[in-house]
Amino acid sequence: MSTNNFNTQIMKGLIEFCVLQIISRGEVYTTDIILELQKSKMIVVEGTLYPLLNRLKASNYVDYSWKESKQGPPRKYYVLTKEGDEHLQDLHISWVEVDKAVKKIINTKK
Amino acid sequence: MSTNNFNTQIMKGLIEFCVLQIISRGEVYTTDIILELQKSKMIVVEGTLYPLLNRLKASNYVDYSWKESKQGPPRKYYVLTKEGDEHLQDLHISWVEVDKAVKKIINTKK
DNA sequence: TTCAGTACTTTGCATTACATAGTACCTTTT
DNA sequence: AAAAGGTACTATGTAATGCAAAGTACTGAA
Repeated sequence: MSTNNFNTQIMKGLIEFCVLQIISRGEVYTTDIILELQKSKMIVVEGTLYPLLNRLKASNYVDYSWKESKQGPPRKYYVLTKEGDEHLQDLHISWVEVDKAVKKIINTKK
Repeated sequence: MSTNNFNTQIMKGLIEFCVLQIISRGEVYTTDIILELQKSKMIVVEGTLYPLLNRLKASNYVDYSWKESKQGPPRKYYVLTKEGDEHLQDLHISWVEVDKAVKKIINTKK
């Protein structure tokens, strides 16, 4: 679907922003994040999120600690690092700018 | 730069939407589009736009006609097709949804 | 004729969302 | 205790696309 394709494309990078935002609220593990994104109708699957979290960890934007689970294997609970927080603030500014840019183009009349 | 990277990523797909929007206002050629995008601080270069326009043409979303130029070689002037217009409306709806989703995530408190 | 400017094309690379398959650990069931 | 099922994470491959860079082609001026 064309709409689907647009969503796929527009999500690129944006997912990173949203994930960092969610982690900034407090310790979460992958499934928490997916559920939280779904609340906002952003469909993200494991195959996307796990590699993303690994990239964020490699970039030093997040850190994690293993925690026991009552059901199933232990989980990686993620928190934002100081660098991650700074990065998130940069992303927020960028998002606002992009949002403004798009609105300007939409609202320009013929 | 991280901001730059975000912009690069966030632009994906969104550029298509903005370009179609600009073409919908009336006949333009590539340089017109680039200048128009720059007005909204969306930096897009030829290496991005020419292939994109070719894809849009292949998808039957735009059509073009050659026109003489007073300075330099002839130009391809683009117009939206009926299908392109329908596609643009779909993209617009998708954009509004994504915009809402992101705002919801941003505004959710800890 | 040569050179500079403009317009478009082509090729290749990097990034990343996603599908898919696989590994590992835990609890429950038999 | 062994098997089965569920959960969490990892690894691999593909497709899409923004962009850089090099190339082609046309026009007009020096």
